[in-house]
Amino acid sequence: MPKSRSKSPVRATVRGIAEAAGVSIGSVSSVLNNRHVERRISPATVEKIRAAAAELGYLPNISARRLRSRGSSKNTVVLALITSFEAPIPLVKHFIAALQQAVAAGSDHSFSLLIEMFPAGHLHEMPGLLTGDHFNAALIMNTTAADDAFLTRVHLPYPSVLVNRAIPGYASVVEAVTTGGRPAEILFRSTRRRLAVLHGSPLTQSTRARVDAFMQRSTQLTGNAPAEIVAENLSETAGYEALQAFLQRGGKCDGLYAVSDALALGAYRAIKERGLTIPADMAVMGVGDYDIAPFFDPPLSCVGVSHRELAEQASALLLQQLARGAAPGRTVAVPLVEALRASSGHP
Amino acid sequence: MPKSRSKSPVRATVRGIAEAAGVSIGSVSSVLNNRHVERRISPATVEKIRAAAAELGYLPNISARRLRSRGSSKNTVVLALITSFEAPIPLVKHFIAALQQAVAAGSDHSFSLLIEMFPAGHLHEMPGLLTGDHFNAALIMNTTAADDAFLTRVHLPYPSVLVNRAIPGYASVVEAVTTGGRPAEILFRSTRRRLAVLHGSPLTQSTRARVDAFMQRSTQLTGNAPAEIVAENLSETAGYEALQAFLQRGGKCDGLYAVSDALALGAYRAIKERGLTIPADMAVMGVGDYDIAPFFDPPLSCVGVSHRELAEQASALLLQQLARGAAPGRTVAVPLVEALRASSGHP
DNA sequence: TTGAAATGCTAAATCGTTTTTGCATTTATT
DNA sequence: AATAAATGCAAAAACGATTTAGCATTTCAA
Repeated sequence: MPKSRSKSPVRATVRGIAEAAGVSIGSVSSVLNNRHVERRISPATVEKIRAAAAELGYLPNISARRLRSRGSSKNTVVLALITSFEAPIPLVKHFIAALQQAVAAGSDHSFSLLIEMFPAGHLHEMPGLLTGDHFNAALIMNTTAADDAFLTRVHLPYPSVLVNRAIPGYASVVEAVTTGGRPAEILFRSTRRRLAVLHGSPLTQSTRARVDAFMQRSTQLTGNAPAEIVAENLSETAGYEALQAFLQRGGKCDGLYAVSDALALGAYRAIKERGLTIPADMAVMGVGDYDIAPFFDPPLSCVGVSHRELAEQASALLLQQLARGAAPGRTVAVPLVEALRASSGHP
Repeated sequence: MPKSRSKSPVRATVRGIAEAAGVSIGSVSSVLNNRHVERRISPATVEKIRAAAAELGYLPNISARRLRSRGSSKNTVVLALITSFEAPIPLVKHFIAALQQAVAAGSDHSFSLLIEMFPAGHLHEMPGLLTGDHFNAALIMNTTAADDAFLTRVHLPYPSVLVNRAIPGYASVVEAVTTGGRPAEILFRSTRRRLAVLHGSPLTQSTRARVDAFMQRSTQLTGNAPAEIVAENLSETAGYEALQAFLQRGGKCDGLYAVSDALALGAYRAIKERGLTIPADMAVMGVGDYDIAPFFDPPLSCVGVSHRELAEQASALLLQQLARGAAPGRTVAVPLVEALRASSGHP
């Protein structure tokens, strides 16, 4: 049984309805906007038009409406938040909030916020990305190496800001390069000597940088390269399974650096199930400023950028470009915040 | 010092640039789209036009572009996700995913997803809400009682679906009414007799229903009304402080129902700090299907709807309305999922 | 019966953009 | 020197909608 095509390939317009109902375009518009009383359209005509609209499955063309509309709607600047489906969404929340706030504060125009998501690695298939048909400016995040390579090749014909990755020619906001170094130092100062890092696969540019910095600084301090524990993805379960496997195969470590809060939470469970104590047997460091970190048992120490700060800087950079017209290609490094808690032996 | 007006109140258009540069509109468009080579515009003219565009701070009008564009972009259906700023964003993620997926699967048209956020209680101030100028259909969630009252009064001239609240005349997706009753039964069967419920303030329609159902069923089973512990908001900290205060003032309870995962996490800390054990001294039940619940220490038992399911049903309902043209005003109840874990004395 | 008012609709202008067509010039070819 | 080709740009059409102005026709009032 062939699936019935519910809609004809060509979308109904006021004109189509007008022809179907045998009236003028203006009458159709009046009825469809419930202006038929003040426009003095007869009940019979109203009925004809409504029937035709329903029959054709009419949906107004939003672009045409906005173009024609008088108010601020016509002059709307469209901002896009472009992220892969695999994104840590808690971060997206901050960007939405920051953009809305920045926009509300600073401008005569009205803004719309568009969310565009793409499967990781397939950024290049996103319609409108290269033409600028869909938005006036974009915040791009959570791209993979393949996406970054694509961005390196092309030029986006509108202001854009990259989050947590730097590519020549683009403005970007990144976390300060030392993110991975600090946890190594903190663990070392807490008298840990056998360090390990837990991360997901595949690594994003910024996570790679964190891991590399941790490895390097650890080696420098302890004289040994830390163990690298790779989880399947960034979920709690993946973190749990990866650390469990590590411990079961006799892996030893007394200081762990987990590159996301979810991984850290999974690690906690694996550590406790093994009968080990945090931080006595194993100290744990996390990343970022997630709300739940202080409520881990024991509370999780973290080093990382404030998500709010990251989002605010990115939004500000985007709006600057929008205002100036020019694309400065500037990279802003957001400084680190340290929260030392019980998981690393602090009070 | 008066703040300088960075932009003139009227936005630059191709026409304005054409006048400023002393050329035709077509030439301006050609240059601005980097078509000047194939369109044989002389370098001198290109320069003039670029200068004028920069001078005027030109930003293309996206609506006009999309309207004119040949491809699928013209026929884009615009879907809006309308939520208050105070929303639990993890939920929003599911809606974005579900909408994108539903849309990708079922349709000849292309879709854009707009995010519109409003301060709780101020839905009525949202531009375009009543005119349908901005989108073809909307998913509305996280409204307050004031917003719901507003929605009751007005009629939205486009398909819409309400999430977790039912209002006559609107299609909506809600969790099955028994959400609050089940935790009461589970705690009772786990031999708990002094029950309590922890929730935030103000209550949304759906949370109110959960709390009421819990109170009623608890009273029925134990013969006593459970204690009602009210947190300032829905954060971990608020949950912690509320439960800490309750325990400090001598509140007694051996079975707690926390209406969000964040509140439960805060409660955990308060309980442990008090020297009590979960579930021996106090069993805890949570709500929903948050990823982190199994990784609580001890793992948190939950009763609630799957967020994914809720989002999928809502998206499906919206697309149905979009396809049929008619607004059925149907309410879909999403069934419950139970996850019984150690926090309620289960394995 | 005649002018005025009300009724019911159509035609055309408009929003900002892109693209097609075509008209003058200038340059190149024989 | 005459014709052909290339160059540089302007004018106009089109996208889909809303709104204004106005034209017939009918109804009403005196």
